[in-house]
Amino acid sequence: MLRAVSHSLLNISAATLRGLVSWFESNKREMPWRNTRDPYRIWVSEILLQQTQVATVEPYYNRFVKTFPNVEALAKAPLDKVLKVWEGCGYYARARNLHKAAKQIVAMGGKLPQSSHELRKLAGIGPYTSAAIASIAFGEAVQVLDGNVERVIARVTCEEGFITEKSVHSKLKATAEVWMQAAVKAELSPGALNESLMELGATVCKPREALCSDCPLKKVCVARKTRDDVTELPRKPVMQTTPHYDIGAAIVRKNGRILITKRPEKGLLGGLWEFPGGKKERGETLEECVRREMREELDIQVEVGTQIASVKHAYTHFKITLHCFECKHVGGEVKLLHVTDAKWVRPSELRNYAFPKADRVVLDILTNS
DNA sequence: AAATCGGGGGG
DNA sequence: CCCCCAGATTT
Repeated sequence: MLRAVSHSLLNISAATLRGLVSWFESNKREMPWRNTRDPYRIWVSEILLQQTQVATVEPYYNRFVKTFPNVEALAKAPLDKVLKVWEGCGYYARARNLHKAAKQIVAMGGKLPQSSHELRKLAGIGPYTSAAIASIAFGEAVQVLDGNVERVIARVTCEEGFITEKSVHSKLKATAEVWMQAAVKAELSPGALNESLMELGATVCKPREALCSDCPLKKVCVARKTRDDVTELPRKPVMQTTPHYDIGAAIVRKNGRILITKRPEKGLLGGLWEFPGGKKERGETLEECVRREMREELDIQVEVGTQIASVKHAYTHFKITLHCFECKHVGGEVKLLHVTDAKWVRPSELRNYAFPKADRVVLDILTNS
C-alpha cells in the first residue's frame, strides 16, 4: 500500500509538472471565466461547472454575470429571478445555495472569503469548489479532486481499486496533495496546476477515450505502460436501472389564462413552476390521473380534453413521460393543498416563469401552435 | 455509506 | 434508444 503511493510521489518531477502546465498554457480552451480575476465570477463559474460541461455552462454564465454583476446584486435579487436565469441548467439547489451564500457574504461585509477553509462554510461550496476558488482566485496551494483529476491520477498511478471506496479516494487525494507541493516547489502556481489537470482530464484523458499520444504525462503514466486499455480506469460499480413513471399534467384554461403551480422550495426542481399534475397510479387511465391530481392538489374539477404532448425526460434516479392534456376548469376555487403557489397566467406571460425542461418542451408546443 | 438532485452528449 | 457523466447536501 505504502509503496504504491510512495512510487507515484517520488516519480513526479518538477520537469514533468512544468511540462504539464506548459501543455495547458498552449492548449487551454477559451472560456469567459478565464478572462477574469474577479473572485465572484470565478465562484459563479465553479458552481455552474459542478456536474455540467463547459459548453453547456457558457451561455448560463454569460447571462448570470450580466444579470447579477456582483455579490450585492445577487444577494438582493428575488430567488424567482435567480431561478429564471438558471432555468434549464439543472440541479437547482446550486442556484438556491448560490443565492443563499451571496446573502451570507453580504452579511459578512460583501467580500468573498479568501481561504478554502472559510469558503467551505458557504452554502453550496464543498471540498471541490472551495479548493478551486481558493487556488484559482487567491493562489492557495490546495489541490482540487474533481472527476477529471481523479481519472487522470487513477490512470497515471494505475489505481485499480473502485473509485467509490473511501480508501481509494483518499489515496488519490494524497497523490494530488503531493503533486501540489511539488508544483509549489517548482514555482508553478496552484491554480495553474489544478486547471491543467482538469483540462487534461476534460480534453485528453477522457472517460471513454484517452488521446495518450497528445498527453504531457504519457512518459510517467503507469496505466499506459502496463495496461491494454487505460479507459477501464478508474473502476466504477455498475449503475442499476431507473424506474419509469407516466405523469398526467393539465393545461387548465379559464378566461384565456392557464393555471401554473409552484413546487416546494426543497427537493426535486424546488421553487420552479409547472403545469399541475402527478404520477399515474396502476389501473388508472391518464385522464383519471389528471382529474384526481387536480382534485388532490388544488381542489378543482376539470374536464379533460385532448392530449397535446407526450414528453420523455430522464432525471438522475428515474425517467418520466409527461402526458399533457387540455383541460377546462368546471368547478371549485383553487386551494394550495400540495403546491406552494398557483397563478392564472396569460399564455404570453408563461415565459416569465422558470419551468423544468420537460415543461419547457410543452410550453414550446403550446405557444407555437 | 447511500440516496438525492438535471440535463447534455456519445455510441 | 440506452448508457455515461459526477459535486454538494441530506438521510
